[in-house]
Amino acid sequence: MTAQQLTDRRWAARVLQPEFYERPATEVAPELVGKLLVLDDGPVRAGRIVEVEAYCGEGDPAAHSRSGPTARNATMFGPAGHLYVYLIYGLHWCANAVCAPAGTGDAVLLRALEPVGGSEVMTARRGAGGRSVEFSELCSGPAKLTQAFGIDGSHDGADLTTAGGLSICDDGWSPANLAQSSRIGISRGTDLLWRWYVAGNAHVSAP
DNA sequence: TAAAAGATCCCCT
DNA sequence: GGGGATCTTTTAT
Repeated sequence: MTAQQLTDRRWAARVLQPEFYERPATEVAPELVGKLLVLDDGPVRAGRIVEVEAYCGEGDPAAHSRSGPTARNATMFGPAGHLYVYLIYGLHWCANAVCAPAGTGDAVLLRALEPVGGSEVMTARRGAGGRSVEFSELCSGPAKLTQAFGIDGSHDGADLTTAGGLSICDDGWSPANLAQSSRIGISRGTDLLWRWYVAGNAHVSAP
């Protein structure tokens, strides 16, 4: 997918549909690696998903949904194919794709992207405050990618399955070397290998 | 009612 | 390698 193809909106015909998301997060997560996150809201911004983690409803000790629906995690228990956005540590936003049938509480955390289009805008957003940011650091973490894209609480609940605004599409690319590990930054459920990433990719947050 | 932890990032030593 | 920023949710008195 080239920059020209992005502005031509050629990706719009390949937006992932609700059926893709209506499965357990552990099934959806590895398949989301390699897909494109697109924000068509002015200058198109796009990034290839290179790192994700699955969080699986009330049986997962590390999931926000582990104790049932609350005001914060309501979107997680809503229909699949929507975006769950939450504030972590009081200052960073994290974005997840909601999976499985409504009421389940499954979601896939987007942990890292490889910028494909709109990197100038990303650099400006990530560098707000006067610091310079390397290309490989633009989206190399869950809160970095939301800052680069300008995703915040106002995007909680956004529909990912229609073109325009935020969506995820399949441009046919798939990783040659998909790797798996335990999830990062959690203290419970560390035995579960529910993180998937492209081994060797410079934008992944950890090897 | 209070305290601590949390799916993080950045700057300092 | 360690701590601070900053606030919501959860768990403990």
